[in-house]
Amino acid sequence: MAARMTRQRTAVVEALDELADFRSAQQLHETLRARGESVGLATVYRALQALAEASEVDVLRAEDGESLYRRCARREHHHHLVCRACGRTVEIDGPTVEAWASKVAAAQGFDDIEHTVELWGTCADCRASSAR
Amino acid sequence: MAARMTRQRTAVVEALDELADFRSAQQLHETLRARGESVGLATVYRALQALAEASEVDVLRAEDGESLYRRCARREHHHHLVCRACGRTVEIDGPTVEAWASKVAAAQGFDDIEHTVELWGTCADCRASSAR
DNA sequence: CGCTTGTTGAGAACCGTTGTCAAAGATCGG
DNA sequence: CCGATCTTTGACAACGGTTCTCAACAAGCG
Ligand SMILES: [Mn+2]
Ligand SMILES: [Mn+2]
Ligand SMILES: [Zn+2]
Ligand SMILES: [Zn+2]
Repeated sequence: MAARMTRQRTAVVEALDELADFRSAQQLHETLRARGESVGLATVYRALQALAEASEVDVLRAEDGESLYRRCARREHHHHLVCRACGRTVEIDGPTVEAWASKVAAAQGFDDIEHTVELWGTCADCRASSAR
Repeated sequence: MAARMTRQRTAVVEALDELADFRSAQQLHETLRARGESVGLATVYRALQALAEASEVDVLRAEDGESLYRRCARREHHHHLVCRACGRTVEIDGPTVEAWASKVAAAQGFDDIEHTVELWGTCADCRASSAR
């Protein structure tokens, strides 16, 4: 039952630590391969799964359904502003929305309230390089 | 170029009108087949796509990535409070969040801003029948 | 070291969704 | 009505991200 420390798991965590953006499992797999730290794709998926389970990484769904992973600086509840084009991410604090969400849900008689709040856009850099 | 009125499209819209919960394309396809109003699965997908494109239906991603569709009463932009036990859905207006979202994203230099805001909870009925 | 048992990875399987393309049918001018 | 036009349909194949399979491999332990 004990989780074993392997070269592969270490590599995945280290790669995530160096990346600032949300990345897909496949992108991460390619990144690892590119730096010679080759890890099987299935293993990358399993490592990310485990990390997400342990709340060590945040997961969100791209518009096309692909899962994107990121090791955020903040461990507490927060949200994200993500660039659709390059994945650049800004962690967002939303006290306004937090209050709004629980208030609205309670007003409808709902309990155990959870919310999904994600912002998508095109970052300044990507806008500049595409507008040409 | 003109959109043609067909038996299939009518059937999909009518089925959606009678359903109160978010449903997947496959569920809808099965529902249609069950009532003898048989429509090809690809056609159901295309009809839902077109309806979503025209903002006639709302689309929601389930936890497992499957797309769920619903013909909401309100045609304008809004959000949802969904009971995770029974699927009961309440349409939510969020002027507070709308303002917050665009403000936050703009402050970070992002463009073409979109947002995902969904609330999940347990409705009063479901809480009553499970609390004991 | 040897053993035990969790881990790996190449490839197959899975599954929701989209593409293909010949047949069907909606629309319309005549 | 009729036929020409051109969109739509649907069975099936293809696609793409993710999960499964299972024999080979390697942590961790005494
Ligand atoms: Mn929040
Ligand atoms: Mn909104
Ligand atoms: Zn960008
Ligand atoms: Zn309920």
